[in-house]
Amino acid sequence: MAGIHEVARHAGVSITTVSHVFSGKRPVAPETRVKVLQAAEALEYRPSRTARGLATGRAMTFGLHFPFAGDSFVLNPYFPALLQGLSAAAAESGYGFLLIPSSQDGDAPLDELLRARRLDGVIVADPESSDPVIPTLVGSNVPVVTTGRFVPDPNLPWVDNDHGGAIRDLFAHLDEQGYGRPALLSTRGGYSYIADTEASYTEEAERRGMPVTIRRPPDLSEEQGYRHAIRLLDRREPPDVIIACVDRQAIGVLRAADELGVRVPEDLGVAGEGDTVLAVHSRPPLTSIRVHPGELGAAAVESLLRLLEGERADNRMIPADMVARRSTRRDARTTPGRAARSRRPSADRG
Amino acid sequence: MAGIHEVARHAGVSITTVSHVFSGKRPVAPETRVKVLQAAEALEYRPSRTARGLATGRAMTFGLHFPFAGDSFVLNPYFPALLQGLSAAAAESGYGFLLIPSSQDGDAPLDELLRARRLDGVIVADPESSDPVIPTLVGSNVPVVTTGRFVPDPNLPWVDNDHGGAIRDLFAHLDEQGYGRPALLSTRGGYSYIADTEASYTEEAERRGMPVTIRRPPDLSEEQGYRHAIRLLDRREPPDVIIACVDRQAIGVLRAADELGVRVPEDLGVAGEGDTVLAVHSRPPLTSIRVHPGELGAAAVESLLRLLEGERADNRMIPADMVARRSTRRDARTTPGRAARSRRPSADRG
DNA sequence: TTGTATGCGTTATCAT
DNA sequence: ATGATAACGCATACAA
Repeated sequence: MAGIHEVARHAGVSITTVSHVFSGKRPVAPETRVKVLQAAEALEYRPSRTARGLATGRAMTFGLHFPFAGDSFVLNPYFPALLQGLSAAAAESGYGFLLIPSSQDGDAPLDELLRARRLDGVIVADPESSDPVIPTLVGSNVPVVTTGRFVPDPNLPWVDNDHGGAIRDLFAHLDEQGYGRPALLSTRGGYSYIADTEASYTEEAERRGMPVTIRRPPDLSEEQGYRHAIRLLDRREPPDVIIACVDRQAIGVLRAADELGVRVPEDLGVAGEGDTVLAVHSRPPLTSIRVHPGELGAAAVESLLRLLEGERADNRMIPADMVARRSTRRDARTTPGRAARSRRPSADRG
Repeated sequence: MAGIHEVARHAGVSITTVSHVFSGKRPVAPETRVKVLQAAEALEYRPSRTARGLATGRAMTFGLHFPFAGDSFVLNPYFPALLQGLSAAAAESGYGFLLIPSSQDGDAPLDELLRARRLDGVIVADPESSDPVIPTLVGSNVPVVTTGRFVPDPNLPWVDNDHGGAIRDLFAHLDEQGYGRPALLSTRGGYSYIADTEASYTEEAERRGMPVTIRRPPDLSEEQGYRHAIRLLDRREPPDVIIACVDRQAIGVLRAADELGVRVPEDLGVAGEGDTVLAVHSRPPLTSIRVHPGELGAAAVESLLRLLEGERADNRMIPADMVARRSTRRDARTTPGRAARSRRPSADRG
């Protein structure tokens, strides 16, 4: 592997200049810059992360905390995708990472990592309100960014999926399709995405003068979706749409409708969240909200890097897309009614 | 953070000696050794991994490849646990890691990581026979260890769960409970654990003069378990036990039995694999095979480290335990019939 | 069995 | 806008 010295020699400049071309920490004359870049390209130069770490006193490692405890990770493709996105973004900026075990296994591993300064920062994925890892982290002064907001402390730096916006798009679509009595299936637990979805649902329904019906099963399983759908459809004035917080739940709703002889989408619209394979392959295909875990991961890393530089993090919302499929399409249009909102992330400093 | 110099001064030795106490790369007199250790303890010394990496030319990073592509990761708690185990073991030996995206996303990220020498070694979790990542890896001369064997190349270093042993224990138990017609539900695809389970099942059944019945649904879903169980139980001579390769599949079998009015465990024994929450909470509780993904991860890291030292890896089998629960217990014993085999890993050099 | 001295590839400090 | 040089914390060849 070529080092900074060879690049410097090749470009006819000092190693200092080469260093600054790659770190961007001080201005370099445009011509010098291209000379260096060309030399680096020719020599296939890559800055060494260990050397950089040694010089800067950084471990070049992030901690990642996932909600392993429940079955949420296990049964939602969102998390592997997020993990993948985080890893890719970390790799790109020269970092590696380590997983922080959920604290039910004891805090020992985390404490040790913290004391040994093995972690430059930590990303916590979709923290539950009661997660004890966050206080530990904050107490030790490690930079922390969460994906999804930490409800008990809104001041923690975060990046998030714009569920609220997607729900608004969904309501516009449902309205257009002539639905008027939407019910929401969410769950318990203090996840911000649940709170956002409920808030946005309530606001949209009220704004349109529709009844507000929220059911909160203990978990997001298909089974619970099935059970609650059965009950909802058995009421005197049943909903004409059931929105689930997760595709898996929505699949349960479809099964319930099928068993009761309720036609989808004619008698009942069904929408999920996540836009997983489940949505694509269900019968009928499921209207769902597509989130972008990869982008979210990249945003989280970016935010964390900013924190490491001593700058203030800017919280970002990653747009989510409503994907209308047959399960809410009473008309026979073939063009998917994708949301036309800008995909440009909105900024929200704080 | 205290450095090697301070420890050396504190212990009255040279930094060389301190270094060797921690690396174990050359003998140190016992008394010297304890002096150093005490000093290190007092100063809360931790060797710096970046410094070590810089000096040795290592990236101090492992690559991890998981079968994200299918839904296997998504729907099996085994993988998060394995990931956690791998991370913990890596952390302990001073390493961090990076995820290697499945190659359907293009090989670009992996190639770049390889060229930049960002990875000291790679662990591939349960590779399918057709996984193109392995050839890429082997071609680039990175040390590789797989969890579960890579069927096309048995010479790749591996660590594995001893499914075969657990199946033998299961048969002993089933025999004891008077079952005589066990069927196996596995799946397609070239996973070594499927091959092992099928081989061990066939061997045990034949040895006991029992009929051999294997069904291979396209995937390991509950739905497939349900469907195939319905068909199996509808035959003229239905099995009196159905063994599934995954708890989730077994849950489908239970549902089928319930619908058909087949009593479990009286008319039909049901066994799963994984010993997940599904097994514990199903009705009746499910006999299952408990594997130890944490230990497996630790073994994989250990093996990879050995490879990095230039030694030859020794492939290891991690024992798996058969946990007998109500779903195969015709008697009313309350003591769990846990396998009494030694938990000591067996070695198999090669 | 132990110590001395050099090097690993960067960043940062202080000059120019 | 650019350079010379000293850390950074450890491993190791070589010496004793």
